[in-house]
Formats: sequence, structure tokens, C-alpha cells
Amino acid sequence: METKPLRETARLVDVAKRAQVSVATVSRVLNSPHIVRPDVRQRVNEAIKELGYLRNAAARALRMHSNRLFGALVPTLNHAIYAAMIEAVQRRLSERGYLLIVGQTDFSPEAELVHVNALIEHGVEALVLVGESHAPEFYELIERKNIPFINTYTYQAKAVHPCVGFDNRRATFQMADYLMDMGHQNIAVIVGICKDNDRATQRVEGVKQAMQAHGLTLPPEYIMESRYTIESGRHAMRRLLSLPNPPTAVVTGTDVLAFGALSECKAQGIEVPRDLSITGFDDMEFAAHTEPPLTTMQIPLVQMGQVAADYLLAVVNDEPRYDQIELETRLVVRKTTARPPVSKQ
Amino acid sequence: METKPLRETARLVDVAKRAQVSVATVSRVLNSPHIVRPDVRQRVNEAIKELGYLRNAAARALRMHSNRLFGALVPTLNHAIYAAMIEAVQRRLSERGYLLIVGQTDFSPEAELVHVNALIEHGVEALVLVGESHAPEFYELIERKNIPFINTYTYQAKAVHPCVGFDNRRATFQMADYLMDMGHQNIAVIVGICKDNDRATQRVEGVKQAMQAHGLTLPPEYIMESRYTIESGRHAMRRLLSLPNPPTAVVTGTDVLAFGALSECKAQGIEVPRDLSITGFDDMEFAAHTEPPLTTMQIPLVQMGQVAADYLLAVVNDEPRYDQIELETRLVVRKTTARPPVSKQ
DNA sequence: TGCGTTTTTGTAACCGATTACGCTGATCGG
DNA sequence: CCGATCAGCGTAATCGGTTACAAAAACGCA
Repeated sequence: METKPLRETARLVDVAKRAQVSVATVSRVLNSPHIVRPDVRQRVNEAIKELGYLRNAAARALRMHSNRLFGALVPTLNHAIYAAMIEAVQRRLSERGYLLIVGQTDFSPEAELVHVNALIEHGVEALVLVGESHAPEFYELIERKNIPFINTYTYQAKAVHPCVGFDNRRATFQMADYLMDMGHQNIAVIVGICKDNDRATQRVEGVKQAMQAHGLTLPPEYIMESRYTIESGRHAMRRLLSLPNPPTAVVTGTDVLAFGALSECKAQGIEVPRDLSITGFDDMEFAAHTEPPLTTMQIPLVQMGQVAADYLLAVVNDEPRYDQIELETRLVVRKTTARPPVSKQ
Repeated sequence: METKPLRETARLVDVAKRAQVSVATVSRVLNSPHIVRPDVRQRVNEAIKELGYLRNAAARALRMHSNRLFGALVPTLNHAIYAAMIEAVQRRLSERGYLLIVGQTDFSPEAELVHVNALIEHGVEALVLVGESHAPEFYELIERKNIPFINTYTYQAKAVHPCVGFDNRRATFQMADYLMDMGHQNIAVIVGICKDNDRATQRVEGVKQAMQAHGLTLPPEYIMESRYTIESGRHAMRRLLSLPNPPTAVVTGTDVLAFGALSECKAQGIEVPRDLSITGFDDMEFAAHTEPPLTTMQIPLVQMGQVAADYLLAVVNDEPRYDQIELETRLVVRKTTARPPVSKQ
């Protein structure tokens, strides 16, 4: 019935004392139970339970040089696509007993560089990144520190860095192709801000190249860069509609922008797809429920997160893996696309 | 021109050696530069830069019992409301040099309990939680370990635990009140799964109590619990519409469910708000752009995240603060609500 | 210059877990 | 019955910072 000195947190020695064994034995019970005699093991486990002992990860990390901790740097969690991917990463990691620190870069390479220092100091063993354009110092740093990483939302067969995703350029190429096959010749794009954003840049590039392949060109006034909000999408659409020669089709860089574009059309009495075709990108949940339902490009968000997590787990555990992983996108044709109006053909 | 032994990570001693000072001095340059002579300080800083030295947070944490690391446990990041709050928390913390580990509980107290152990082992200094219903062992654990925490999305003046948010019950009470004032007597609710979810439970309760205050009752078949997806919202709406005596108004627990309900009405040719009124909850970005624009309850998501972060920072830094913080909600009346159809009044 | 004060710097103990290494005692063959 | 072998356990060094305490340097003033 003796009362313990009542440190609020029990340490390994406390458990050892209570179980009448050495600290080494307790540690062994925790890390490789099979090498400890069953009766002793049970005594130790009881002591652990009684004291409510929890490992001190800092001490463990100091000794082991490993933390069971990964990091992720995304532009923001406020966009469903990034949040959904992080959710998948986190879920997979937690199945394997790893934790995830999340940092937000706001699409800024400088912010990314600042954040990654903090992450490294905290001993993250691996990093999930978005896109492939990072500051040179950034790559230099994580490579010097030997921290495994993977770029998501991007795929290139001969990328120099590990990546998982899809070819953004090819995806919008396909989208533009589909529109041109229906007869569209005046195709505009509404995408995110391209500066420091390789995905947005490549998506514009895809449309541009597809049009060139058909002997068409994408005029500069048809390229609208805007923030990822419905309101910005509306605004961009408004400007496109006010052009002397407005497009007959608009390829957007994300469903959110498409949603905004749709709203603006509705407000101006422009009927989609009769008067104008609009395509999205991502196939978020709401895309199937817009009015009319949105034609868009489905991307494997959850799978991308899982694969990214699996890849990094494979690296830190020295298992075999592929460094460049391509995932499938799929054109989902719904009701916002049709042949251009006859007068414009 | 001697080449260094080239450990990939420089330690404090390496910096000390290069700057020809002791480790204590280097540590002081890092933690309280002003007490070091400027010329020495500069020498040290140069050495730090030259070696690309980064602190080892594990060693630091072991010695200091503090990590500059917070944790957050949310049901999922796949819902914009949680993601938006976490984004705000993360942003605020990173301004103050703290990092955030995020865990997802899937609305399960058991999962929450498992996750929190891992977080504590990793030395989180404080926790952001969602809602106030957590397992008793959960509260017991974090209180025994003396880890500051705050419950978000909930407010009660005499709550026993720190909280920041709003009174969910009162919010839907107000919403139902507003509908009844317009003449509605048959009000249904579509909310999330109430089990282990105090917010959903209280939102139903709010409608129930408001109706009682008007001498009305909320029949059980008018209460639809569903997952937080558009599809589930549609499905719930479908079931409500198939009732022998369908409601004239539907209060939903989140805008996403309202969106689904709206879709179903459109599909069935039911005109909102002429035939049926629908209200949302959250005032997410798309709410202003649905067809028709959604009447909803605005909640201060970002502010909630900021306040939660500030509260915890205040606690760990021993600054004064309030333990129960109420934030304002605001009824945003748009176009999905109107007087009930005359025949039904 | 010499002495007391103040400022700056260095030495070494410490945080808590892991594990190399060595010791103990049990088991077994001869 | 003895020595070899080995499973099981304990001792103590170690990881990389922080900081109490002590020592040294710099400073002020007579």
C-alpha cells in the first residue's frame, strides 16, 4: 500500500523497479518481447499498465536516430484535393505506426524552405511533397540530409526525383483533344496561378500543345490565371465572356473553378453546354451534382496518398520499390460539354 | 583546406569546434544570443551556416521536456470544415514556431484513444480536439499527463473543459425558430450520425426544443442521420419526400447535406423554396453559389482555429486566458427558405 | 596598478531509452 | 559429475542538446 512518489510520467526505470527487473529487460519487453521469459514479460507488462507508462519518443529518437515520424508539405489544407491526399497519407501511416506532421507552404517555395528546416529538426524521416518545382536549396538540403521524399501530383517517366501521380500536361491535352474532336476551335483555360506551380503550368501547356497539334493556337487572352475559389472562377469566366470573341469551350484547372464558371454562365443566362462547354479537373464529389453535372478529369487522389506513403515506408525500411509511379486519370464525360453552337463552328 | 569527416548531420560539438568555442556557447547563441559577445556570436553563426547545422529536436526535447509540437485530433481531414480549422491552427502555430501533428479519429472515441497515446509519446505539448464527447479514459489520460487541450466546435458557459466554439443546440434552435416564424410546422432534420458526435446530437436537440417551445413536436421519422456526403444527403431527402406526410422544411446539419437535399429536390422536380425550404449549416464557400443560394448558418471556422491555437499557446506559456470562449454564429438568409406552400399551412 | 564587480565562457551532469557486452545459471552430452 | 553451450538478464555507455556552477576575462575605479 505504499504510495508512489507520483511523477506524472513514469519512466522506464520506474517500470523496471516495480517489475523488479532491469531497464534493459523492460526495453526488451517493449521492442522484442520474444526474447524475454514469459513470466517476466507478464510482470513487466503489468507494471507498464499499472503505471500507465508511455514511451518517451524523444529519448528513443535520440538513441535510435529514428522517430516514426513523417512530414508533409502541401500548399494548403483548405483545398479539398490536398486535404484528401493528406488524409490518405495519414491513414496509411497510422496503420504502420507512423505519425505525420503537416506544414502549409501557400504555394511559396520560400515558405516551403523555412518549413522544411523545422521538420528536419524535429526528425522527420521522410517527406511527402506536392509538385516537382521546389527551390534548388530545398532539394540540396533534403538530399544532403538524406531524407527520402516523394513528389506527388506529378509524373514523368524520366523524372530525376521520385514521384507519384499523373502527367498533368497529357491530362489537359486529352481534355482539349476531346473538345476539338467535338468541333471546338476556340478553347480558353482557367487555371491556378502558374508561378511556382508546375501542375498549373503543365495543364496550360497541355491545352496549348493539343491545339497546336490541331493547327490551332491558344491566344494569351484566353489564358486566365486565378486563385482557387469559386468567386475567382466566376470572375475569370466573366472576363472571358466579355471578350470580343469569346471561347466556345473552357478548360478549367480544377472543379472549383469550373463551378465558378458555371455559376457565372447561369447568372448571365448562358446555357451550358448548348452555348458553351466547360470542363473541370479532379472529379470532386460535387462535380456529379452540379447543374448540369460536370464533365471533368478524374484523378486518383486517395490512391496517390496511399502510394506516396507506401513508397516512403518502403524506402525507410529498405524494401524494393519503384521511384516513378504513374497513376491513371480518367475523362468523365457528363453534361457540361457538347458540340459548339452552329453559328460559331 | 582539410576535408571534414563528413557526418551527414553536424552536431553542436562540430559547430563548437569549428567556431573554437564550447558547446555551451553555441547553445547560447541559439537560444539567447544577447548574452554572447557579438564577435563570438558572429563566429558561431558562421560556423552554423557553413556546416548547415540544424538542431536535433529529440535531444532538445529530452533535456527541455518540451518540443514545440502540438497535436490535433479531428474526425477526418476530408471534410472541409475540419480541414479549414486545422489549416488555421497550423498557420497560427507556425507563426509562433510550433509544429502540428494531425491525427484522424473517424468519429470513433476508440480510435481517438489509440491516437492520443502515440501523440503523447511523441511529446506533444498540447492538443486541439473536436467536440466535447471523448472517452472517459481519454480525459483521464490527458489530465493525468497534464497536457493542455481545448475542445473546438462547442461552447457551453459552464463546460468543465476548455472549449471554443458556439452552442450547437442554440444555433439550430434559432434556425428552426426562423422557419416556424415563417409558418412552417412540419420541419425535418438531416444530420450526421449522432452516436459519439455531440455536435450532431445537439443540433437535432436544438430543433426539437425550438419546436416544443412552439407547441410542436419533431416526429422520429423526420430525423435522418446520414454520413457527410452529398449522396447521403440526397438519399435522406428522398426518404423524407417519400413519407406519407413529407415536411415543408428541412434543417440540415451541414451544407454538404443541404447540397445533396437540393439536388434530390431538383431531380424530383420539387421547387425550392416554393414547395420546400432547406437550410444548411457552416456557410461553406459553395453555399452562396448553389441553385438557389443556400440559407445557412455561418460559423467562424478560421477564427475558431486561431483562438484554439492562441489558447493553447497561452497555456503552455503560462499567460492569462479564458477557458470557455464563445464565438458568434450568424444566420445567413439566402434563397432556399420561404413561407410553406399555402395548401400545407 | 590592484582589487572588487560584472560579464562572458567553459566543464560536466543530466534528460530517458537502447543495446553491446558480460555475467549467471540451466541444460546436456560424455 | 564436469565443462561447454546458451538463453536470459543486468550494467553501463551512448545519443545530442541544455544549463547549473565555476572559472576566467573584462571592466571600473581609486
